[in-house]
Amino acid sequence: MHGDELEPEAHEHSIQPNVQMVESGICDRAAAIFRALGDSNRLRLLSLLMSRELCVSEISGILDDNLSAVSQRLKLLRSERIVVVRREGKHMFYSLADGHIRELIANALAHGNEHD
Amino acid sequence: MHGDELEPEAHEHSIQPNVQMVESGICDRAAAIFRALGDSNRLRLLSLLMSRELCVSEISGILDDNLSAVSQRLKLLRSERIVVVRREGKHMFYSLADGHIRELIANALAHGNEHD
DNA sequence: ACAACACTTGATGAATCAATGAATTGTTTT
DNA sequence: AAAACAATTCATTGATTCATCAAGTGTTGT
Repeated sequence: MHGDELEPEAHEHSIQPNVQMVESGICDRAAAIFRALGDSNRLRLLSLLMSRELCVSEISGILDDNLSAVSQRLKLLRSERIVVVRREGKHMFYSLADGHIRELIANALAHGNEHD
Repeated sequence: MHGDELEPEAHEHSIQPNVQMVESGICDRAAAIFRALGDSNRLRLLSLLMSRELCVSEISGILDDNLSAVSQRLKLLRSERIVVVRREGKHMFYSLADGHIRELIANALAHGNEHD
């Protein structure tokens, strides 16, 4: 055998060719969004908001979960600007922040659906 | 003022109309993928694989990070079937598992790019 | 003003996650 | 077979995350 013809001088740990570096801040921001979406309870909650805006007690009722827990999840999602909130009297109505987020969730649910 | 005309009898915590429930298992799976993508180091790694397949030491070299750490991240990503691996001699070449994942990452990086 | 309702915040503890370095496995080269 | 190289696994430790429940804020109705 005559050595590795894989990628000429590809293992020098020098600057790699043909590899596009993504700016670090962008990865950080994108990862933060994924992290916020990466929890079953939060994602279940968000999947409800795919239908329409809902107030906290509605969500709590539908998911049959602690109202405080729901509120905390919403707070986290708000901090990542995944949901937005609107007050109407005593009620706080939450909805998905934008189409981008909506698409991301739809895409992931579709993927989770077809695979296994 | 004459009470809330928001949504007639919307706060009875009964079965909510107009809200589509997503199957629990699908949310779990989708959340697991998001969780795996929800880490800056892993996402940076994956952003490299957007360009082309790479072996562990290449990735470690480009990211200037501990080889063991890179290998562990890849193991996790493999366990979620986000990346696939192929052996070639001493080298293990990693690449993105499918177009769905690729799209998800591209989408998120685009979002992270335009916003703030 | 006071009670009731809708929600948020704070504090605590349990569980999960991730970085590190040492030891190990697998492959190729000599 | 031994040395060199590529990558993985293991164990430890520190950090982060999540649920729970009590206490607090803001709004409305009487």
